[in-house]
Amino acid sequence: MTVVTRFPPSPTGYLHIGGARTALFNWLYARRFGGRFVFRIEDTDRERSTQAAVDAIFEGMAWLGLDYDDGPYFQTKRFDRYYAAIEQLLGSGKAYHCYCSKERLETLRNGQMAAKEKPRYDGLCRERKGPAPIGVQPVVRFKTPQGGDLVVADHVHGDVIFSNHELDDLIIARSDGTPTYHLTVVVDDIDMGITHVIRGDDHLNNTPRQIHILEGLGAAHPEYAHVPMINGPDGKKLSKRHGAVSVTQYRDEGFLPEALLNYLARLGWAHGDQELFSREELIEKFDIDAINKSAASFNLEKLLWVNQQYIQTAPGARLVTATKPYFAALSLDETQGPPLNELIDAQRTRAKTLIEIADKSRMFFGDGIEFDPAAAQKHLTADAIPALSAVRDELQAIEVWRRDILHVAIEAVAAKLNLKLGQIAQPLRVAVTGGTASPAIDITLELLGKDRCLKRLAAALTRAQATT
RNA sequence: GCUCCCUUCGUCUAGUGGCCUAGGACGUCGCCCUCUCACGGCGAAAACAGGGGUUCGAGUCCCCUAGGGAGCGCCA
Repeated sequence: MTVVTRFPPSPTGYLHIGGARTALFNWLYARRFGGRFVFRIEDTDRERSTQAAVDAIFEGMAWLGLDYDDGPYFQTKRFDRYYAAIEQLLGSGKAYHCYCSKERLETLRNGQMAAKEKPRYDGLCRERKGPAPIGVQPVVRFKTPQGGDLVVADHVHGDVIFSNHELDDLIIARSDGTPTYHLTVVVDDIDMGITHVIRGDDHLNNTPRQIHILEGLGAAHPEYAHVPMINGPDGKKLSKRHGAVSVTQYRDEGFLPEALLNYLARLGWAHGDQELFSREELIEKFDIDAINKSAASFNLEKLLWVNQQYIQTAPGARLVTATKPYFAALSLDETQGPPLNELIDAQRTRAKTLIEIADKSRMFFGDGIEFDPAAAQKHLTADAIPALSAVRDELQAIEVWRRDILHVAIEAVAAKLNLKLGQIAQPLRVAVTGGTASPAIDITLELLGKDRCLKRLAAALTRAQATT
């Protein structure tokens, strides 16, 4: 049997972290078994669905590289199918028209709540005989079996038993005839040949009703895996107050999609002690039977670490392409600085995000220099003048501007002045970068280029002299 | 309120009755490396929600309690 999974977001907002993980799990499972991954947009709620949200979801999926084999389907384009299913259910006596007014339903509910009972439809119209009331547009309700239990065999939770009498006759078509959620999912899953429904466990309670409809339609039901929710860092439901919840926001903040995916995969799922997985490894090792039952809290610190790991190990070319936009965003013109691949290579061990790579590289661009006051006060002093000018003289004479040669030259100056390397390197670093933190000094000099180094050294010396 | 689900270090998790004096990772702290910042290496503190059972033996099985979550819409 070919595995067919799906991701059916409703376009009422951006693609968020939780949705992305469910999509990932479905995608992985389909990929693992060489099956199909179906993408479907559940846009039957015309009030809340927007084109902007549809676009945002596509954008997020594309950025994450979660490609689909089938779709995108839009439920709003499948109404004929839903009408047919409703007719089928009505025709076979598995559904009925209900003429109860919203007011009656409201009072019914209130009464039940007051009596500390579970609010549910009492089935008044289920047994209704005689002619239909005039002037009332009925809804269609599904006839839920009244006795017995229904067992959901879930890959994550095991067998979950529901008593049918806890369930009521739910509405599958509104009074304007349009289908409701439970009907549309079921019909779509049947039509699209879905074999595995992997979704958030907030749907676990909905599953028995959907299975009943599925059976009412004469279809076999898929397998289920209800995955736990992702909470905010405080263990509460993830929301905007926790910071970034939309996937594209992580892109904007300098995360690599493969890192986000890796992090998300490890929320609610593990493969022994392994933390880092390539996309291929994820596909090979992911299993719905290994998904955890309990909700996980989103932890930015760990995501940052995972991102850092990916930044450290990404192929050079990949990292350059991924980082370019962030340089541009800081108005750092790559033609006015060192070769990007070398610069990025020098910075990759000291950044947790792509933004940091660009941000920490500002000093490699442009001719001017700004000295950090504290750094200058500490290192660009009268005492540093002999070392700085000695280095300047040494550097001036260098023809081949290369890190190994520069390294030797600086060591030679240190030896000559009887100073430790640090006593030369640190003032020099402040002189050419303006600050106290940068890649190794020889690499920094090489990337900066001779011309820029000499100019900045001159500026630094001027400043040092001014303190005397 | 009713029904269902969940509960191992601060966080993500390993763990499927003896291999657990509970392992790994992030974070934290300390040490080492070191020209700065990082990377890296080594080490430390840190958890089986509580109570009853079952068993020779329970983090692992059962029950109860507590806490958390979800569902109960002419939303999805």
